[in-house]
Amino acid sequence: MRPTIVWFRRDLRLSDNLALAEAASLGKPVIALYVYDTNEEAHMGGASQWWLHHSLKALAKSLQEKGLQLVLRRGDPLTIITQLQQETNASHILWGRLYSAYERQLGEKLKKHFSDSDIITSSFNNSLLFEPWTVLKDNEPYKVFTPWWKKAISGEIDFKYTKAPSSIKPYKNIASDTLNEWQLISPHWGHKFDDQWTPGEQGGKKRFNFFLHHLIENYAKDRDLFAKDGTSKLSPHLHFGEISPRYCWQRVYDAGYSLKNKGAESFLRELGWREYSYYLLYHFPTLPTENWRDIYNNMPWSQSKADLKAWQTGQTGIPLIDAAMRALWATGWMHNRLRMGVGSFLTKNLGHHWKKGLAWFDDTLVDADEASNAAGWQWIAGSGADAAPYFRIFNPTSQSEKFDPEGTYIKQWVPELQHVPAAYIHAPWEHAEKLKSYGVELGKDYPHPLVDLKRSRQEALDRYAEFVKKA
DNA sequence: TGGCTATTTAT
DNA sequence: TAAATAGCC
Repeated sequence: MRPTIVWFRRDLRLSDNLALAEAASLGKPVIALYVYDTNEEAHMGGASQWWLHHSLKALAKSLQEKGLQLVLRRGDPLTIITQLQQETNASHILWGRLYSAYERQLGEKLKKHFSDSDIITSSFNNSLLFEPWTVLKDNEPYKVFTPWWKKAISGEIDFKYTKAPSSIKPYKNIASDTLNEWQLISPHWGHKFDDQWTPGEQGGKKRFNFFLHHLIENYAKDRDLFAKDGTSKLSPHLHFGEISPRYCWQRVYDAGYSLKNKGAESFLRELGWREYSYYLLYHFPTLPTENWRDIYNNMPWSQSKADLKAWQTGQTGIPLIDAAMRALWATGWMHNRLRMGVGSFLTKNLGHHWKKGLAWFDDTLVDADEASNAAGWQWIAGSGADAAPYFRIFNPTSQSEKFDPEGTYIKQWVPELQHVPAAYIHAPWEHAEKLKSYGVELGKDYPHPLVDLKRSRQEALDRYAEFVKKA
């Protein structure tokens, strides 16, 4: 019997995987394929590659339990899928729907390639709640989150997720690479995440259950407190498709919550922000590379390599910024509010182009996501889809005082300051003399601030205002 | 999903 | 006189 090829991409799971469910329902032997895309994934950052390695390992294991082999191939996806189809005479090629310009192109090419044959190619929505083309205003995409969100959730919401297929007919053994030969894990620092995360569908569900039972109730407040484990931390699981947003949504409702609960609403809204990033990427395919608002196209940006390095390594002399950047390097993850904070600092106070920040996040985040990363950086740089544009500039000192009042988070990641009292820790440069009695000499034990916050803020406002005026 | 500052309002 | 609000960037 002719087999079905299921091409896994960012849907590395068995349940709520519509492509896999469809394959199982056809009753034909199934080939589970993962292609390491050398056009694209070779540029993935080390943290994401680490995650991908473990996620594939977990997927292979889950498939194994169903008697299926995960076929690993490396190269250009279209070439590989075409070859595999010829090798096996497959009758169906099914995959999770793709939303970036490159991915959509892959899907279209694949469909076109087989359009004159009897081979059925079909894509499924495995990663979003809403299809981006279904939520429009006067046939145009929404340009601001809140009206889009209101519209999106105003319709009928039926996010039932599908259970993992109970039985899938396996196809006979076919040649596969081994995961180890792909060498996704850097020998130098690749194991630093081993004890911090559990990639894979089971790890994602476990974290979700923890979130649902312990965190969702107070999520609206706790998610901003940096020292607390108050966020869902589901971003890498969602990015690699180890759990789906539909699954999250339905489980929240099954547990008796809804958009009417504060914590649940806040969480579902965050799923909404992820969703809106994909929405923007779909409607504006150049989002990762071009200013969404083009009025800033000719703005001059800082070329200071030293400033960029200080930001990347957490040596700016602004405790909250340094804590966040060091935490990112050590854990592969950062709070959303801190992503906004360090992004605001880099693009506004230091005057660096958002692409510099985006590139660093791509390199270091375990959840590095083309849609969320691009939408987020453009949003904070003021060139993105936002009702309030350039003048949204975060003050790291007041953010620190508001959301880490005791300085616990700062002390965790900036141990130089561990004996400094809360009153001085948020803006140590204002208390240089007093710090000495707590073992900190500025410029020696901890850097002087890279910039004056007030002045660099004003300079950013002036810089941006000039280009708004010109437009 | 900001912040600053002047102004008004509640004690 | 502190807290809430408005208007601006």
